[in-house]
Amino acid sequence: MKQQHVNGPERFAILASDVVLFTVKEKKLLVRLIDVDRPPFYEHVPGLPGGLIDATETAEEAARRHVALKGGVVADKLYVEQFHTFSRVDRDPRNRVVAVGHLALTPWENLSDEEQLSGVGMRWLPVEDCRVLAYDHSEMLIAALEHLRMRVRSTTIAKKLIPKEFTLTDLEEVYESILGTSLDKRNFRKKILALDVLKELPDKKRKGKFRPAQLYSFRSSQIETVA
Amino acid sequence: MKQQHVNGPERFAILASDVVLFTVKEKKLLVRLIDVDRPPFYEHVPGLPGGLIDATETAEEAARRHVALKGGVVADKLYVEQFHTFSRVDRDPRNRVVAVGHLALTPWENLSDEEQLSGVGMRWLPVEDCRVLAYDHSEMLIAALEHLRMRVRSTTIAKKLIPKEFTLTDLEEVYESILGTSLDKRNFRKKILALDVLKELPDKKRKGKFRPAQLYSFRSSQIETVA
DNA sequence: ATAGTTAATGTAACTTATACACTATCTAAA
DNA sequence: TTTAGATAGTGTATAAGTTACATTAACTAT
Repeated sequence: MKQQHVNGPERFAILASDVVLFTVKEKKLLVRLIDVDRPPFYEHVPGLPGGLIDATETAEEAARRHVALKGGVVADKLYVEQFHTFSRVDRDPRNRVVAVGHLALTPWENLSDEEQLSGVGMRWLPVEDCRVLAYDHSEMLIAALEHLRMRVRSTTIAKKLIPKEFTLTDLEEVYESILGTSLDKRNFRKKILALDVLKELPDKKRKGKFRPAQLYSFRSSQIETVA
Repeated sequence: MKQQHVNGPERFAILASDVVLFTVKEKKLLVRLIDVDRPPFYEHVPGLPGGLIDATETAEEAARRHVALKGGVVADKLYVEQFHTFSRVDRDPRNRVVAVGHLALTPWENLSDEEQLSGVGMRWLPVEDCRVLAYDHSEMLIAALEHLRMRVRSTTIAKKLIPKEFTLTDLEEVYESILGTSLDKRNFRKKILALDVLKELPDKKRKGKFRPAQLYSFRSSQIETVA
C-alpha cells in the first residue's frame, strides 16, 4: 500500500535529520539503531533514528528531538554535529526527502540504565556487527564513522566519548575503538600529555584488584584542533 | 510587501542549494557574487548564487543549475562539493529555507570571456574585498573559505583551480592565494614533487621575456589525500 | 656583452614520529 | 610474609619530516 506524500505535491525537496549516535563500551564502538518497519519495503530492518525537520527548529534541534523520541536517548547529554547531507533522489522510496546526517557522541557512563538497555525497537550494536540498514543508512553509517575517525585524528573530539574522570588507559581505549587499531601505550601517553589538554587529578582509580591508575580530566569541554 | 510562502503552510523545512564559487586570478582568490534584490529587506545587496532544490534533483544538481542560471557560469566545468548545511530558523526572513552550502572551484583560464566578465547582476570579487552579504551568506563564505583551506592543506584539491598545464610557480601561487600566506619556494617544490602527483611535461612556458619555466600536469584528476 | 628578471636547486638544524622492554604497584592467596 | 598475577608507568635511539636560508642558471632586450 503506497503511502501519501507528507508534504503535498512535492514540487520541492523536504528535509529530515538522521543521527548516527556512537558510544564506546568495553573497547567496542557501539551505534544506536532502531527498528524500521515500513511494509512493503522493509520489515523490522534496523535503521538510524531520525525524522522530519519542522519549520520551527534547526537541523540539529530536529536531530536531538528524534534521537530522544525514536532512539530513546535523552538529547541534552549528547554532543551533536552534522557531517553530510544526503540527497539522492531515490534514497527514500516513498517520498523525496533529503537528510542532514548528524554525528552524535556520548560516554557510555553518562547513559541511564534505560538508555543503556537494548529495549523494544531500539538497541546498541557494535559497529562491526552492523549488517545492512534501511534506506541509505548503511552509507550514512560508513560516512559518519569515516568523519569520526578524521575528527579523532585531528581534534580532541574523543573527550565527548569519555566521562569527566578517566585514566590514560581508558582514553587510549577510546581512540583504539574508534580507529580500529591498537596504539603504542608509551607513544600515546607522550603525545596526549604533550598536547597539554589534560589535568592530573588528585585521585586514582582502582580497576579490578591491581595497581590503581592516575585519574585525569580534560581542562576544557571545547574540542581543540591538534593537527 | 510580504511575499507568499513557496511551499504552502510550511509545516516542514524546505531546501535550497547555495554555491560559493571560487577561482584564482593574478594571485587573488575571487568569489562569484550576484545581486540580490528583495525589498524591503535588501536592495542590491551582493549574495551567493543559489535556489530551491526540486524533487527530481540532488543538492549538487541544484547547485550546478543555480550557479549556471543565476551565476552565469556553465556548471559542467565546475568541481562541486558540499561543505555544510545551514538551518538557522531565521536565516531567510521570508520563508523557512534550509540551505546546503556548496564549494565550487574552477581554473580562471577555463572560463569563457562572458564568464570572466563581471556583468549585470553578477561579478567576480576578491574574497578580501567582500563586505556584508545578503541573508547568512557572509557566514557561508567564511565557512566555505575555511573548508577550502582545510582541504588544500590535506588534499590535492588545488588541482581544481589550475589549468591542465602549469608551472610550479603557478601552483605555488594558487596555494598562497587560498591560504593567504607566502610559501618558501624551495620547500614548496620539494614537498609537492615528493607527493609524486605531478608529471613533468616536455614543454616549457614563457612568462614575459625571461627564463622559461618547466610545465607540469597532475597525473590524475582525482583529489588525493596527502596528510 | 651586460643588465634585468624569473627559474631552479641543496643542506644543516630542528621537530616530530616510531619502535621497542622493563620496573613499579597493588591484591589475593598460599 | 612471600609470591603470583595483573595492570600502571616510564625512556631512549632511530627515522622521518619540517623549516630556514642564498646562490647559480637561463632567457630577453638593449
